[in-house]
Amino acid sequence: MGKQSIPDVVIRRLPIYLRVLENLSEDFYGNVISSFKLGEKSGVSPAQVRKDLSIIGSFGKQGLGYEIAVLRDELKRILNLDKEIKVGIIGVGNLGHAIARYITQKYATEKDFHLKLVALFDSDPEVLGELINGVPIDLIDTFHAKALELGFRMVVIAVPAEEAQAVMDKCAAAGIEAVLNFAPIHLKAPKEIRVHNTDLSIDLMHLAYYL
Amino acid sequence: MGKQSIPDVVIRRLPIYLRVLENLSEDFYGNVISSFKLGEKSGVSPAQVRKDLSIIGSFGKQGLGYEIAVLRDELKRILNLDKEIKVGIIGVGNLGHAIARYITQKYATEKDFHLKLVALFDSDPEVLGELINGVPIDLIDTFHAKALELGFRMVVIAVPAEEAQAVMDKCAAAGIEAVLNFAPIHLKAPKEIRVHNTDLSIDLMHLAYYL
DNA sequence: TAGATTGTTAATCGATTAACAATC
DNA sequence: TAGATTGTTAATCGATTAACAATC
Repeated sequence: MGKQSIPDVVIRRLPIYLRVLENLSEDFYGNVISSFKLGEKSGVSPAQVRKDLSIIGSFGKQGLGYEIAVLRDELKRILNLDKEIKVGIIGVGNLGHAIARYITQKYATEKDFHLKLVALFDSDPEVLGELINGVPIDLIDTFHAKALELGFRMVVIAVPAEEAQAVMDKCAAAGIEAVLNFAPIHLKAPKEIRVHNTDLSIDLMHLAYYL
Repeated sequence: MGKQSIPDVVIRRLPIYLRVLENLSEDFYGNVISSFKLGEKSGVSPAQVRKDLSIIGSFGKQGLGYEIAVLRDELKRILNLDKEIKVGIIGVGNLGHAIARYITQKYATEKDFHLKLVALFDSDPEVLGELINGVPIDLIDTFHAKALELGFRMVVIAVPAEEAQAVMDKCAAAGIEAVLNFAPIHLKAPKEIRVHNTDLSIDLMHLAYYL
């Protein structure tokens, strides 16, 4: 039950399994999928799939596999995706813009996508009030008030490296619980906040090694 | 010397160390940095830093730390970033656009950023010839020829999931060696190609668990 | 010299894989 | 029933951490 009972490496694979299940055509043979098939479509070994699913406690059927609908609902429940999740984005440059459009488009077109963009923030007064797919850009100064008002607990940081720590501090003060950081810097955060990082430059440099 | 002598988990941290070193102000005390300081700024333990750096064979100085300039050059050399790396992007939607601008801007403003965007591809004839920061969009049909002509070996895939496998197959046929895949699907690729995946939805769903 | 910090070895910890009894 | 596939345990593999002698 406690968060620490499921290792993070396992949690990280659950959305991948979920993605595969949601992309399965409705008329998938028998509405059941084996660890072999699920693993193949996920890029994970069958043993790994079974181990992961046994850790979260789902039940497959010996000789058959996992019921797709059951497994999908179970994965959603564990990942908190059975309810709507509100998200704010801080920083509306190239990347912030693209992320904003990505999330709103997905929300509009996929009925099972439960992440909803509810707020955008930038430090530039020039863009204040501008709409991205219907969501207005607010000044970063209003962040704390807006976070409480709208009730979002997840934030995407897409500001330049120099501003990122100050933004993270605002998030901490406003009680944000989860942050996806695109700024190319390691951010200090109170341990109550879960921070994941993603950095295009680092991904590219990492790949460059294999050329 | 062989690629397999350095574990991938270590390789993945090297760009992070490099990023820290490049952000260090010129007048950093004594031009030397300890594993403690480097670890703190990288989000990695000092022991891990020393282990990683000893694996790649860099030499620090006991009692002092690592010479910043020496370590930086060494990291660049190992990551192949001592020479220019040409990159192509396939798929110029929201995300592809943002990535294209990100790479070209960084290339233009940071003298030490050696990744150069040389080609853009899309399947939509409407956008053919359009320029993004000076780089023209080509039709995907010309991919093979352009890859050979321009000589890029690294590709970013930013097309919809449905088209991604076909695009990967084209990459394989054209001798591409490294792929950063943003499409939300697991791609099959010959083992000669190194594929890394990054998926915004999956990152967000992963984080949602911690709400 | 005294203090600091590396490089490395050994210990610990955790994740993946293999194997197979249980059972649908 | 026979064939298939799960769930789980044990074995293996790999990564991180701790500790400290070497030495700048």
